[in-house]
Amino acid sequence: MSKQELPVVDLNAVACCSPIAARPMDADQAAVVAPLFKALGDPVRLRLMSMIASVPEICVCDLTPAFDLSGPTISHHLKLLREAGLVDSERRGTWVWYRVKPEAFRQLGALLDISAAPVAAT
Amino acid sequence: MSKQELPVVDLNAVACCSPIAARPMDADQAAVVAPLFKALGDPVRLRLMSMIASVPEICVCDLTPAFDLSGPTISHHLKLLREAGLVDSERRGTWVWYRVKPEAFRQLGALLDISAAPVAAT
DNA sequence: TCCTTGCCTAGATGTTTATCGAATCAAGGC
DNA sequence: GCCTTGATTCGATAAACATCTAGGCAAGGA
Repeated sequence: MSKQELPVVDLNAVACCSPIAARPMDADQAAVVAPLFKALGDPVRLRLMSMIASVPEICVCDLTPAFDLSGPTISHHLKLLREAGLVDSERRGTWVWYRVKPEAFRQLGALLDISAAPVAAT
Repeated sequence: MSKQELPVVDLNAVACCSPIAARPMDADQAAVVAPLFKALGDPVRLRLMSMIASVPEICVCDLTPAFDLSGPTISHHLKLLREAGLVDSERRGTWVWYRVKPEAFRQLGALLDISAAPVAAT
């Protein structure tokens, strides 16, 4: 399971998109980008993402105890983050380690570049 | 309805938060920030947001025809964007105009600042 | 005053999602 | 080979959500 996930998002397709505020996004772009935001739109996943992004890598065994949730539930949320292309996992021996995928992260930041907006921001 | 919405997000609370990658986000922060991402996590709302952010202001009558959806559905999505604190609306005569709230937008961008990450990005 | 147009609210419905417990798989130690 | 520990998958369930139609309110023109 570590290397190749099945439905992972196409990062090149994401890379194609200009900032949200630069021009009206068409339906195809929106369909590609929205799942990235959706993945971060849950408090549990946002915390997981933050915990993973705050260190070079982290073991699931260190993520799970930070929540009042069952193992399967954490595993489910991690799967969604993987499928969104935001993180990567690798099994090493007994444990599974998670790492952020900086490309996807960068793309999201670029999309929210407000300096691209047509009005100077109040 | 234009000026004061009821459950609008507290932007100061958002402003308090450091980038996702800077340190593990606590549950309270996540509960405040996740709804912002969630609001952008739907393709329709993402396009609406993009259309609104691409111009100084825009009338609902110019938003609705861009979608294959009923008026009430668009209205529903606009309400969610308002409640997330991402946009603002104002009735002027017959029409209702929407505008982006740059503060919220800026906060989201700041949260995704990857330069705060502990690892230099592969 | 009544009608029309623009937008929103209310209520209903089918789908998606967050969560759990049970079962399964993968690695390592006995 | 068998057991233990770590993590995922499976199946079920309750809550949340996207969408629609019907109805209502606000503003402006006849």
